[in-house]
Amino acid sequence: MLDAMATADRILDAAERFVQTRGFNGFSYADIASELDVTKASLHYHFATKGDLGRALIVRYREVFVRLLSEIDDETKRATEKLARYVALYRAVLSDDRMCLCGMVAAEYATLPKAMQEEIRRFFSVNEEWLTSVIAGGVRAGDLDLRGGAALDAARLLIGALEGAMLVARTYKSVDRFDAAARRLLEDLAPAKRRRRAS
Amino acid sequence: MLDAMATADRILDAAERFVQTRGFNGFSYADIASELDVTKASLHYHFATKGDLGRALIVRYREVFVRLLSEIDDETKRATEKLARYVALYRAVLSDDRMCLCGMVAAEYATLPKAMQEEIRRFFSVNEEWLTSVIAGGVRAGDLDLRGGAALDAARLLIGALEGAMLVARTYKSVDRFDAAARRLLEDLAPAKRRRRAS
DNA sequence: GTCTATAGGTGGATAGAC
DNA sequence: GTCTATCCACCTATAGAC
Repeated sequence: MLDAMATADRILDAAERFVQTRGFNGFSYADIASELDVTKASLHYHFATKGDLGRALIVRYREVFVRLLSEIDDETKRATEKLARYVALYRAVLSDDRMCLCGMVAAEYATLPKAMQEEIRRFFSVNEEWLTSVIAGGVRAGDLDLRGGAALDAARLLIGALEGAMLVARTYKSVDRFDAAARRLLEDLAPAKRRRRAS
Repeated sequence: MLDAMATADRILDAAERFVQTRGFNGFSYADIASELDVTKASLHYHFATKGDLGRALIVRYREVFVRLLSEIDDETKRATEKLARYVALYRAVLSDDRMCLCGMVAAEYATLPKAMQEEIRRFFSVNEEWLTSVIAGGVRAGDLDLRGGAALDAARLLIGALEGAMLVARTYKSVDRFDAAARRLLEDLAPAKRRRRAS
């Protein structure tokens, strides 16, 4: 049972990397089997269908992400710090030559089973809610300025822009491109008093 | 010869829609053959390999895009108008339930032949150059304000953010989400004097 | 839980008739 | 240019031994 958990996790780890680099339609059970030195049949014991595996991947990815957002909440107070930490989560993924798992499968959305589609939306919704709350708090504290816009819209822009920045930056193998985009995004949320350049 | 051209274009049209909705790894020659009521062998006469087809798709998409950018240059003068028209190009694609072709294949980048990868980057580079020029012009004319940032960085953010906004909006079947993101992006480029809300 | 073996289907691609 | 027919590699998935 303990071993079963461990094996399932090793499968998820390998599959996750494949999805984040090649897409859900860009790898096969054979690819995972080859990497883990097990047979395809063995994988089917843990995840009966590829759709089951895909769903498990997204659920786990979201749960880990939620935990990281909690850590940010525990360890930081100012909205500007929280946002910087949030951006750093994306950056770490890109630095590992990966795309966000959910951004990747969002591209393949139309080809995926409904169970996967629902989990993908849940990932974005969870991010949206957290960011909206952080941004609204930052505005109240005077650390952020929405200039008339809604916190929800700012949150949605941030998610989409970070996903898109990763998407394009990956084709240039350039984390710098991501960094430049993230810097501008955060600066655009800074209050007007006196804008400072992020290092 | 004229018929050959027409057939090749019909193939490209069908394939383009498949790539923009399902991804390059999400459709097959059989899908196109079925839609056009021809055989797979016939498709291979026009595009020997799927990689050839993919490359032709990206090249055509970019050429059409460049032509549209020229039209914008011909028909508008102010940078704000040009940017609004630019955003409208993306919006039209999303309204047709499609993802940007190059944003889609950017996700699958690692699985694609080099010839396709090069053309994808060229698409982004062309967009970057045009946008950088438009933004720099807008700043000189006082229609835009970069608040200390570089026009190139603003251009890159805009491309990535629009691609990402499409990517996420598609999973919610919501053009509104794209519109809200685009509005914020354009507002963030507006001069500080007095910010007005885009309708 | 993992294996061998295989089913049943689809992938891209080719040969050769018309 | 389009067809029929076919190749072979690969896909997801299952049956049944160990």
